[in-house]
Amino acid sequence: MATVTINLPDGSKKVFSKPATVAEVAAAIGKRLAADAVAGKVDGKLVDTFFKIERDASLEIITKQSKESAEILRHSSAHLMAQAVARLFGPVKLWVGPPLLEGRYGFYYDMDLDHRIVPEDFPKIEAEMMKIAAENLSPERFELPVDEAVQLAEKIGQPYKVELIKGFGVSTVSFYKQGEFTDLCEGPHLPRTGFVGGVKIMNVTGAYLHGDQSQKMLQRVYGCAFFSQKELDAHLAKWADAEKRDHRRLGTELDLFFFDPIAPGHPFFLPKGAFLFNGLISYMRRHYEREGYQEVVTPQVFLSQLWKQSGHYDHYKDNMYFCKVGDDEFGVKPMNCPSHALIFKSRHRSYRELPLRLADFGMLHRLELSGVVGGLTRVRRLTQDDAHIFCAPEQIEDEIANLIRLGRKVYKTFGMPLRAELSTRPPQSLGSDELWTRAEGALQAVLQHTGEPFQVKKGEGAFYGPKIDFHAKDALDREWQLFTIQLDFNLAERFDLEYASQKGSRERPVVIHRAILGSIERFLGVLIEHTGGDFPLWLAPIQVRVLAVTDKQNEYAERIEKELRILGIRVDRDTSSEKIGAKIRKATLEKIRYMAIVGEEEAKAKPEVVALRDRKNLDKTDSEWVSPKELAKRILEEIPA
RNA sequence: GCUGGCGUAGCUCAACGGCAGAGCAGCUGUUUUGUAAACAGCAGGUUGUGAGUUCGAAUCUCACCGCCAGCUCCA
Repeated sequence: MATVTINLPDGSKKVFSKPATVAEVAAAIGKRLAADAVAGKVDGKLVDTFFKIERDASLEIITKQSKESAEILRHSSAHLMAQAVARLFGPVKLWVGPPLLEGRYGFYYDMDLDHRIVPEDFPKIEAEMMKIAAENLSPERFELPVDEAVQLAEKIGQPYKVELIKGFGVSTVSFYKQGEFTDLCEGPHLPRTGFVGGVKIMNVTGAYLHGDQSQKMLQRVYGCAFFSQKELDAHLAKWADAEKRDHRRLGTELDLFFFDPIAPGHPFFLPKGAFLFNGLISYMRRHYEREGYQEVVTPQVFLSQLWKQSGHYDHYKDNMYFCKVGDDEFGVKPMNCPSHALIFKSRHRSYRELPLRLADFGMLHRLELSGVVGGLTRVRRLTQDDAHIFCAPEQIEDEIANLIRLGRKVYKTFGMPLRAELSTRPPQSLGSDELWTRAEGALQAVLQHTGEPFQVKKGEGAFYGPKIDFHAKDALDREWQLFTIQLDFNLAERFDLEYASQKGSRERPVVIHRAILGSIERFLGVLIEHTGGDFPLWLAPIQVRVLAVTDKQNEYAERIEKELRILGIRVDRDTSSEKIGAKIRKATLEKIRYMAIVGEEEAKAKPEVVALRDRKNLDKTDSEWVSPKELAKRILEEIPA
């Protein structure tokens, strides 16, 4: 038998006289590695530690520390949970149980069982899972041809697995068996159940089979698992912290906004929330001035005829608000594009005007399903930082490049990294092959040119054009889809938009829909959670609070407040009859950045000063004396251009 | 829209078939305070809405509305 040469990631090689398992290779490298190995990656494919490498290959040992180990741990934990549930509550019919790599849950398993799982069951399930972990079972893998696999699944009472097997369209499938529990699975799995060191069952909800509400509802049990209890505790602490940053909670605590059942999905912005809302719009406007956008203001309500022409009446009617006045039916706008098409069409357009960039902060109404509205992230009344760029096909590339540059600049200001996804032509689409090829090529070329990695989502584009979606990562590593660029070959067609080319011929423009923050409401919700309510100074509704130590300084405090306000600072004051400690506590809870404390000493000083307390610098015990002018200067210097 | 859970004072929660209560916030008074909570008093409610069961309902039943967790959707 020929030897087997294993290439390791560090460039070294191990030669074996006969096929070796991943575990054997790990053992040959070192004891520690062998103990820590949870899986292997053979020629880029994840396999179990007992996988036998038959021929020359590259191998990476996946340990507890490897990025890939989380997926394996979580997947194995889903099996562990199913086994525990089967032990506790009798026969369980299983559907699917995938690992989840983002968010607070680590995995779920969809199951069908007679017992209805309630939160009181969670500790029991956790205990049973840890019992199985303590049994330290080693999963065995075996493969069966489809017909035998179906027989086995039927024998072990797993009708949903029969359906899965038949749906795969392959000739053989694999199973894993640990103790009394056998499950259809591709793997890989942890070498032993003992690798699971800490588990938490977190939630149980209903989930329809095939996501179809006419079908049976299964119980979806969510949990998370770690190699150690310590990591589990850290994870739970992190998400407990996330709850404190929930924008709905901070919205109430910081007096930013509220909701009333009288208008579900329609936020009421309080003065401070409205300040943030308008601040974000002003921030985008400042960019627009430099980027050659022209802002327009457009109607709210249109005769349904417009929506018939735009196609919304056929495709989006269920999400629109309509009203009847006399014999006429009107629809409230859910999008700005038709208005902008009408503006383009309002007179003859020349190639000299292109690219024509029309920005619009108009308010949009979308009748979202009652089950999906929630907080600021999904509202029924929204304002996008919307714009439509009408351009010639050969201008697409430049426009997209500019947009990406602008978008990156904006997100850098907020400290959120971006990740791009390019969605290409779906099976059902509108527009010529030539146009699609050209547009997709342009988008791809621009993305490549920026040099940053991007994923291609094949066939996920809109029917009217390809798009680039950006995912922004917040301070808790959660991703949000906010910034989007969509090409549209349909709008110009439907509204018969044309411009006169240099040669005098009539040409169709291409339309680019784009929103950088997305919707202001949603972005604000995300920003509240990203910052925990501690907004960047340039956007904070209150930048300074003047605190009087005693009533005797109230007048002085008022004078300082006025002076700061004249210097362009957003300032208020606390001249209540509380002790200074209480005022500081109040300002701290309101997350006000600068506290300008004025007592007897400050009031006596010439020229006038305040004792400054900076929340960014809380360790500093002795507060520093600064003049109002100096304070204002510092604040204004901190504001980005 | 579907499934499940939950709606008590502005906020956080208690009372769980028998007189609706506390803390914080608010108001009034006292206190004049030096770096994260001074003290006292007052006020605050048709217990989401509407029916029903009961001698009696915040509590049990039903319907509706809203919120939350998911599913689905997200031109």
